[in-house]
Amino acid sequence: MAVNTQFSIAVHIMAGLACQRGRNITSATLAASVNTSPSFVRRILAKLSRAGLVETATGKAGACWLAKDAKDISLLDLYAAVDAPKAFSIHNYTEQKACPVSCHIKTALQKALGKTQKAMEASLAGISLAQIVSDVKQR
Amino acid sequence: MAVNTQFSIAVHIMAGLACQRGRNITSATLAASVNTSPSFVRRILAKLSRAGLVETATGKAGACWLAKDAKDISLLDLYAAVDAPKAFSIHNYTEQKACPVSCHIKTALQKALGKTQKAMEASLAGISLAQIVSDVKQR
DNA sequence: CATAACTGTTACTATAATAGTTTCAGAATG
DNA sequence: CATTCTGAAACTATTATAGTAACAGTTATG
Repeated sequence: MAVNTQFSIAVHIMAGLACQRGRNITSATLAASVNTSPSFVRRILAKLSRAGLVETATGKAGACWLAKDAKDISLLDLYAAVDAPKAFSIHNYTEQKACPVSCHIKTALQKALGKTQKAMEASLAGISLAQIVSDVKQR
Repeated sequence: MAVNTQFSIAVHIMAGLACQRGRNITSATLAASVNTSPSFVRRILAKLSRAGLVETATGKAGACWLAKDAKDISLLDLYAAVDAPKAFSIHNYTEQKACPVSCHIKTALQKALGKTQKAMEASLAGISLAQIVSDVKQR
């Protein structure tokens, strides 16, 4: 577990908020469900808040709730919000002038992997938070 | 640079082999192009060899070469060969019995992310090593 | 108005994946 | 039989991430 799991935690959090809509939920409540510390939850929550996906209240009756309807939030929104790393990363190295592959592979890779990244994001865009919630409730 | 770059290095290596087809290439030559150690190249090369994508010769005139035509090798083949990590990983946590989200989000996520992973792999399957090589040569 | 309870943020530690190196046994060529 | 390669194992260093702790700022409430 050293890969980035913030995305899936974000989905978990948002599904929780969607299920409990209306009630005031604290980071501690969410942390219990995700099984991590409230602080970590808040860190992710802050990103979601900056992205306009959740709203929060500070102060004593502090809480958080969805900023929009679950139907109008896609997994791509969450992916972008938590700023998860790209699916692929290109190795960096100093170009060997004598070698055409070494000089040009990077551009070729960027082109190819950009396409793949787009395909992935399109798939994420097609899944709404509402669908996830419905899946969760069906069980 | 702590994310997995083996995939892009594998593409680099394979593009090199495709460009120099026929010549006998050693891990040291490839390492110079990628700008890493021959040993690291061999580690990746070994995976590609196990996957049937390259063939190697041991002994003094040791070398390696493509096992198939570049047209018949897709980026998905390379992706599978180096056993790159999945695009998403799901956080693991102990289920909170009282919380339906905590209990069922994992299955819902697996379903959704499985779809996304498939989309990504389909995109990779559509790009051949030959295309990469052609991109590299065009510059 | 004082207290309690929350958020937002920063700073820190621990862990785990990965890159990269070193080393050596085994194999084939000349 | 010496040279030079692969294959593989063992090791270190680096870095992203998870996770924790601490605290200032904010607000509801008695």
